[in-house]
Amino acid sequence: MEAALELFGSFGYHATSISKIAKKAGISKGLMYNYFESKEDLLHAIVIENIEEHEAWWNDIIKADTSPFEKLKWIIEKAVEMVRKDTHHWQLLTSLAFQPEIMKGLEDVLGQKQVEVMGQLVAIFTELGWEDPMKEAFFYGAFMDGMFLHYLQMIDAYPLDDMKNYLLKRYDL
Amino acid sequence: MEAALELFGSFGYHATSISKIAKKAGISKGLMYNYFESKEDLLHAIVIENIEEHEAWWNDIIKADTSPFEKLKWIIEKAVEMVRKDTHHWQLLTSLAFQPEIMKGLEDVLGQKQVEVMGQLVAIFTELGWEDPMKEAFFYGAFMDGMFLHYLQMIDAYPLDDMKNYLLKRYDL
Amino acid sequence: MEAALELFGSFGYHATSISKIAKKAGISKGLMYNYFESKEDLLHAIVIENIEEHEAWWNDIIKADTSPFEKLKWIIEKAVEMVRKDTHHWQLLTSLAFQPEIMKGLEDVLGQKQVEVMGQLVAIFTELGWEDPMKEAFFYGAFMDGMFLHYLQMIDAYPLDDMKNYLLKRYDL
Amino acid sequence: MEAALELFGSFGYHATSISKIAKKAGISKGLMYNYFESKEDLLHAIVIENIEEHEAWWNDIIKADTSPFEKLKWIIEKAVEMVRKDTHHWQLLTSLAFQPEIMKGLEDVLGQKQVEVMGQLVAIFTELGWEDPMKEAFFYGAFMDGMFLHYLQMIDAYPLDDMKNYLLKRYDL
DNA sequence: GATGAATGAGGATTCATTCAT
DNA sequence: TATGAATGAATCCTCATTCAT
Repeated sequence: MEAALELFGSFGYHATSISKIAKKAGISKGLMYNYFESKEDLLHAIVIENIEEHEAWWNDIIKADTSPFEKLKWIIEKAVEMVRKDTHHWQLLTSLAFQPEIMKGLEDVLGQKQVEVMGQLVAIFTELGWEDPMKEAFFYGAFMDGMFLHYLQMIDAYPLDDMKNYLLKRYDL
Repeated sequence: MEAALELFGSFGYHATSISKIAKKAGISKGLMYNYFESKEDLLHAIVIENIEEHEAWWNDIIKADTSPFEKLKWIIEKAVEMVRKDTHHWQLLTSLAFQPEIMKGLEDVLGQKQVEVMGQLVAIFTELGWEDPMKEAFFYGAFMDGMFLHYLQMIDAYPLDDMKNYLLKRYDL
Repeated sequence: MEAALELFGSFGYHATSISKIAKKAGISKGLMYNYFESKEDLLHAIVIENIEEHEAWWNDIIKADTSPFEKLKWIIEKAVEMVRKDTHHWQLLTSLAFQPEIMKGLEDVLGQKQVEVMGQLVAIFTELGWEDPMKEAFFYGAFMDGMFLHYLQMIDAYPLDDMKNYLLKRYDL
Repeated sequence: MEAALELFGSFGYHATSISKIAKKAGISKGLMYNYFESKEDLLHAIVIENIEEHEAWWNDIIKADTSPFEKLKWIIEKAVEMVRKDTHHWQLLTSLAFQPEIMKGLEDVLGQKQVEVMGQLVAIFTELGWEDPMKEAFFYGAFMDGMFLHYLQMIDAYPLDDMKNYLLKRYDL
């Protein structure tokens, strides 16, 4: 899964062959099929694992007994930390964004997760006193993903911390 | 090129075969090779054509004899109009963002263009009196691309005009 | 189709690879897929072609304006002639007899054909005055197929004409 | 062997994998190789076991101290009983009839057995006073195998007892 | 005796590309 | 300019078989 994620992220799902994954993982081609039913199944496993990982810290924050200010700050810091760590995963998800056929079977999970997160963001912005919390949530999401998109393409050339600080300042954090 | 763009955008470069493109375009597979050296060449032609198209209106605006306020407003309006029209093109570019091998040979053109645009944006924000115009250009870029990314995934469900208005308000336009 | 029939008949459907078929046919592996959607599709095409060929002469006889004696004699002579000529086809059908998954999609056609033929045989035996024409049709079918089965396994060592004559004598032909 | 016979009979030798056999037998894939050298060896063991089983009752009958009438009746009754019981075995043998490579190494045993049985049948028909006992043996064999072939394909829809009675009547049994 | 992880050859299928017409 | 038959490399996947435990 590690090898596959790296290759999927760097070259895309379709451009990565099972052969290359196996070689990188140091196993035989056939062995992959002892653990995953298909290439698609491997992809799904990777995506799900990562979703769960993110869900974990997200829920920790949401359920934490702190102010919405604290929560939002925490979320932003953590998200930036994560994108720095899970580079390949974000690249993979982005390049897959417009290929629903490949994600078939995950759409439901992903969609539901998205709705959930959005709701929790709206709740936070409501608590923070924003006039139109829904719109602010959309703004937050757009900026966050755009920032990540650019970071993933430029990496060290991107002023990620500056951008993060912009957000923190916006919310007086 | 039209047929290819639509398919590349909807299903991705690798998942789209020359056969399907030819069928959609109503020509034979062989004929494509009279006009394009390869599948990759076709992709490059599509990308370049679109870049030039965008360069055209962008330059028109930049060179126009108006205030930076007017220019920025114009750029934002036009960009939003374009993403609405050229859906497939943006989808294609996004899904290709992390597949450098396919874009080999275009990287230079794209990179140079990006630098140019960035410089012109910085100039505008400087004229507008922003304290850190570079940072603002990055912010603008991140929000714009993030907004487009979400719009392309949700289309009608996305409050694109609200987001656009957010930007306009930010710059007092 | 010719090459495939010969190999399918001699070695069985599963033991015959597309590679071997292509080599025998003197074409590339890929070309087969210009004409048939899959290996299974190729098999079906072969089976259907043969069914239609047999249906042709069978219907000619059934509709002919002759006595039931003449018809039955004709059928027996023709069937024996056919098994001698279409050796591989009969081998193929026999080896596939117990693998319904492979024949999926043909079962209906084959089943219906079988019912039809059976009905026409019963009609003939009725006209010939047999007490239990249904039972006689079953007898006829069993003997015919058993005879063919043995012929296909022993070929020249099998007294096919003797067996045919046995049948002709049974019906006073 | 039991599990393998069932699967081989139902789906064919090639379409049945060692994995499926092991799962059905409730053992590991590896364990099979402690008892059989290969998949082919397993098949051979199954076929040989069954041949020996049939040889047993066949020899009992042949050596029995009764009239040829009694013997033939006994043989017919027993054979019909066997096909009803050993459905999978007959299906397997039939589907393998035209795949000599798989049966390599068994051809001799099977061929010899066939010659032996044929000789004993001829002896019986000679004793029964048939003019051409050889031809009658071929007739008997063809009808018997054809009848079984049809029975195995139609099972309950086939009038097996009627067909058996036909034979019994033919020999005044 | 028993397991199942691991292998790798081989199979069906796809597809960019070529080329005779 | 246009076709589409033909190719063959590459892809995903299966499976008999081995072997350390």
